[in-house]
Amino acid sequence: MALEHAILVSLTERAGSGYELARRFDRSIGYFWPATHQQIYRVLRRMHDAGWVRHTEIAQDGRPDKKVYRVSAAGKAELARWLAEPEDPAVLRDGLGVKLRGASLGDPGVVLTEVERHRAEHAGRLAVYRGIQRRDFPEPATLHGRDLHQHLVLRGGIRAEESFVDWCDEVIDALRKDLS
Amino acid sequence: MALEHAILVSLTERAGSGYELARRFDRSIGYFWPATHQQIYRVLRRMHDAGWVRHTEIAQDGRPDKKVYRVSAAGKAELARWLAEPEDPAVLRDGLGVKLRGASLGDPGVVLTEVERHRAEHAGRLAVYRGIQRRDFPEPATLHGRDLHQHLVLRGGIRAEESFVDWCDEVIDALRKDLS
DNA sequence: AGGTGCACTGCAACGCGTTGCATAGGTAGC
DNA sequence: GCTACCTATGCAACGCGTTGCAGTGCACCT
Repeated sequence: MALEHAILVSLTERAGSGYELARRFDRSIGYFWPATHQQIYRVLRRMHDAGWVRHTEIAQDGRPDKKVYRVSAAGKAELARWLAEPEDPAVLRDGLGVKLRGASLGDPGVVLTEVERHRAEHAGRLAVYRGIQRRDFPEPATLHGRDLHQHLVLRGGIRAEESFVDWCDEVIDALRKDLS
Repeated sequence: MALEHAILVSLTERAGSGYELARRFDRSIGYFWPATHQQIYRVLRRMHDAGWVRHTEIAQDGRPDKKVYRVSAAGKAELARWLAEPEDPAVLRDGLGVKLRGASLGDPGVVLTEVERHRAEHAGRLAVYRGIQRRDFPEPATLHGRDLHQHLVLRGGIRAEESFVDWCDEVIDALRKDLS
């Protein structure tokens, strides 16, 4: 998996400029593959050199010109190739786990506060995802094709955040009991 | 969060060589912060230069010499400092989500197979974690301090893998229905 | 009049993570 | 006897991700 392919997916759905792509990554697709505008500009250039995308310069008044990118036939072929290729399952990677594991080497009370903070952050994300679900997928049972796939991805985000929040609650509860 | 701190936690629990650390990262702590021996050797050197660890060379017969590392006072101070510092909540990052989102741009049947493969991988990890739980923490209710923290981290891994497997089942079910 | 924020592109530098390779003796299986 | 894997350390190179910075012009608030 590379950022290239996430961009190809997003650009195939809708053409757009680097800036617009960065905004999209801040919402939807970036919930599962975050990227900054720097990465996106750099990769778009590379993809252009490889012939996977084409751009048309669009002059705007009151705003800087923008380059709207579109996926070429070669880009579509590359996307199909990548989709058929096996992908390495992702690994967990969360510094909070390391902190918790080392809690007794510092102040466990501070680590407890930290877990509470993370819980709040993840609960916030969960609320955002649920909001999107209510707004964009009010009737999940009727979905097919692309809409179904998008909804399933969102479901993945919801499940991951739910389970993280539940874990935080378990940790908070256990740490409080241990500290008292 | 940096690899330095994960190593400090591991080395404080028990001194060890770079190679031994790499083995530990393959098990326990690496389930939440993976690292290869290359990273570990490189970072150990940096930590040594910074005075966070000291090593003693140990000659062995039939085997290469090894350097056993120990955390210095400065290293313990750095660990305490980092533990008290707030940590950015981790973000989800899984190429499978991108693939699912783009499934209709390729062959959705192949993506379904891919989800089944990932499910098997995560179910395997889950089984490993549950095995560790049964073996090392048969009576979770009695735990305190360091053991409690370790068990809670393991619980996090179990919850994450459980929820991922459940999500895969939801996706597999939905994709099958949509394809038939 | 000044500050902040948004839209839009981009460069430069650094560090983390990955991959391939090298060395070297010991053990185990075919 | 050959292959393969384990212990043990390390170099070199590449690419991805992050951070800081730069420039331009409009809109909005104070």
